[in-house]
Amino acid sequence: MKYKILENPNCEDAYGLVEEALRKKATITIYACCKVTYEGRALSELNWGERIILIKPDGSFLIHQEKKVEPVNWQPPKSKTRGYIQDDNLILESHRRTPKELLIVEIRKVQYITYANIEDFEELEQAGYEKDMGDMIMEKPHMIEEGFKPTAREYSVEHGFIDILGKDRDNNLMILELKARKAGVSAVKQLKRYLTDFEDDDNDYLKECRVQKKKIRGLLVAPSLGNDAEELLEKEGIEFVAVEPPKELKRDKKITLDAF
Amino acid sequence: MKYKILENPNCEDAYGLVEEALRKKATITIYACCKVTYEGRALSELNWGERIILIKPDGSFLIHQEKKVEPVNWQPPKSKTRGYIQDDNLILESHRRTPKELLIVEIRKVQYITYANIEDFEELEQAGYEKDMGDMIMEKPHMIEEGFKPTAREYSVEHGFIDILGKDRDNNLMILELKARKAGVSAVKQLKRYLTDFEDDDNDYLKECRVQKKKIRGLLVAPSLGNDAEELLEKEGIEFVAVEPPKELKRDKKITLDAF
DNA sequence: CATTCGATATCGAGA
DNA sequence: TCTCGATGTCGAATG
Repeated sequence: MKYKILENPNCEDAYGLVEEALRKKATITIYACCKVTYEGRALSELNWGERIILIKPDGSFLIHQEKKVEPVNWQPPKSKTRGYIQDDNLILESHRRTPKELLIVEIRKVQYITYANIEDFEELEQAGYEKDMGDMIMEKPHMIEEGFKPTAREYSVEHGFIDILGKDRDNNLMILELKARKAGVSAVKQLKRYLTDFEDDDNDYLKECRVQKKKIRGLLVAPSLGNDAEELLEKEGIEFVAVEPPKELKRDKKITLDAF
Repeated sequence: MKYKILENPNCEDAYGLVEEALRKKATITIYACCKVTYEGRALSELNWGERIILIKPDGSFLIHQEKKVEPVNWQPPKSKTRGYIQDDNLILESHRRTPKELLIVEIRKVQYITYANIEDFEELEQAGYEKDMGDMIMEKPHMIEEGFKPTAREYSVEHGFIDILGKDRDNNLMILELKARKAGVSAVKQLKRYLTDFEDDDNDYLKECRVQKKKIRGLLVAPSLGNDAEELLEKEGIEFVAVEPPKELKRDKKITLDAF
């Protein structure tokens, strides 16, 4: 990691370091007393105070106060940063075109400014989501019920994509809607829409079902169910199956698999 | 601003600085090669790579990669940070109780670490939101249409809260749904739901309207309208009124008021 | 404490 | 480019 640090620089030296860092596509950190103005999707102003400024090589621009996770002001990736000197203050501007947004930081005093070329080739691995739930159910369909056979995933219908389509032991059609968190009314409604897709349309599945006099079962699969959702669910004749999303990383799976 | 910087510190020195900073409730920045594990609402792992770590005195803990506005991992305010040494690595842990969440950062190599006591007494002033739009319309109802009289704000119905309820010059009921940005299909649907609330329920307003043979008008108030939203809007007989959210800071208002 | 809702939401996927 | 949905959404206001 190549880096540089300047302590208590004057305006010109700080400006020089910023230009150098932008040229080298480095990540910049500035502890400084500044004033911030934003105009774009909204409008904001932050009066003089000490903050931390972070400028990333992808154009992201963050200003952090000493509280909260969220930056007090920011610009998204691909924003263009430029610096200049005005009235012996270092000014940093970050702008983007669509939507038109401009962030202006007036810096009165820089405590210290650093830049570094960061090397990071890793991406975050996560688990505990809807997709993982789907993977798990496809692998172990019996956790829905004995005899359940998934036939399709992300099955396209009028109102969107059905998470998992399948058949039960009696060959009834099953429509599964997955939620990784507590399912609300919206999930029940969505499942209801999928069911109507099969009722309304001249769907191949439906024809087959009519001929065989089979049922179409809607199943909401989630770790838990909201009270309001439960009501609607019963009214609509939709079933609920409690399933926790798997909290296991792919890496872990690999290791498990490698062990064999 | 009191601050301290350590370049290329060994594990013990870095640990010492972290402890000192935590004690002094300073804001810490670390450029380091690290590995991150998170377990809580979800589960994640980030393999070895160079990142920026930001620890704030309110307990917020951020890990930034060289891309994106959002931190790759984080902990919210009030989380507890502690550091220790293990296998000649500096380990930083941040945990909170409800929900139970634990973030572990293993640091193999610190490029530099800084801390500073930041002084910032200012809060962000903002304008250009739905709330500002609502305030403005309550103050100047004629901008919706001549003779419009707002009667209630955040009026509770089955499907949520109606932003503004009122009557037109002919005493017809008006339901206003406000959006500070371009309104999409979802906004039209929401307004539709509010309208059905008045149609379905034995609502006092509805009874009054029936007796007086009045209409119920749905108005979507936003700076602009998406194409798809426009279609649905016409189909549902909902009206659209173009209104920009006021982009004026309270500070400016104060100055205007003080001028009198 | 829990719930609800807005946000300069951000971000990624798909059309 | 735009739209849509998920997010460890965050954060504030409210009950």
